[in-house]
Amino acid sequence: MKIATYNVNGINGRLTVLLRWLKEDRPDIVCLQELKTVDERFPRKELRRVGYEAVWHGQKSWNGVAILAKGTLPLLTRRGLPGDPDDTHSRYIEAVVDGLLIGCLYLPNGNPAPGPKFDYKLRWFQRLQAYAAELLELEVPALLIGDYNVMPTDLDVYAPERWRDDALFRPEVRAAYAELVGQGWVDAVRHLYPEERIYTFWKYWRNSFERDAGLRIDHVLLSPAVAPCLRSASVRRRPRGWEHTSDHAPLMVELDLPKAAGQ
DNA sequence: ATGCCGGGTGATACCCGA
Repeated sequence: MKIATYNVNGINGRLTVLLRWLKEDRPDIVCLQELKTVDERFPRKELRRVGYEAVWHGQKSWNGVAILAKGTLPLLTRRGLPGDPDDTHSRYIEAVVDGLLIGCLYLPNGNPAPGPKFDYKLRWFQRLQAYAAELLELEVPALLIGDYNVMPTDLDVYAPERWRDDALFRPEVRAAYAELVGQGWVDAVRHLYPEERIYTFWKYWRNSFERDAGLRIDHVLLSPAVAPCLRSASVRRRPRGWEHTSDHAPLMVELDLPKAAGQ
């Protein structure tokens, strides 16, 4: 079972890239972020043509998340993160696929910090922590996957000193991520590669990708019920080198699930 | 070593992302 997360940076503008990558890697489940489109313009037909069913939560111009599943319709369990009825951003969608509870999230960027956007980011993180704790209590195989907009440690930044005051790296945000993981979640990439520099994002300018001046901000967190099934994790760097591509690369994990999972 | 690049909106300059 291959599960991936990919911040596409505009699903319609990057559809060629997305479809090409889906054909190459054939993930079973995909969490997408930054759709940047209203629900009506989600490319359902084009995805179906290459074998994927989908649920999505769009928004005009910004944000937007979706879950794709190969050959099966994800069973939608939630649209929007609980805890604030006034939150209008489309940043969370959740579905069950093959007995796995998949939470797909796009955590706020939070810049500039300090400021109202940074406050929103911290509040959103608190809501995520509260909800993640509820998921753990269910003791089901669950995954919280997406663009967290957090580099958890110095190892996750090409030049930590330059990012100290950034909203993606401030101590409050790293502490929030550590606290979330501390609930009992397993950061798939760090678990398998405790000391390697692994990035999922590179800026468009200054040849960041070619210089490998990147950040690790996309993460796959596994609940204790599914963590023992983790077999591999890898950043799919190839699509990042294509024309008109996203500034993120897909991150993919492979699970070796027992046949009885979810039944 | 900085939104320097890049998309969306809607019409041209600003908002947003990281």
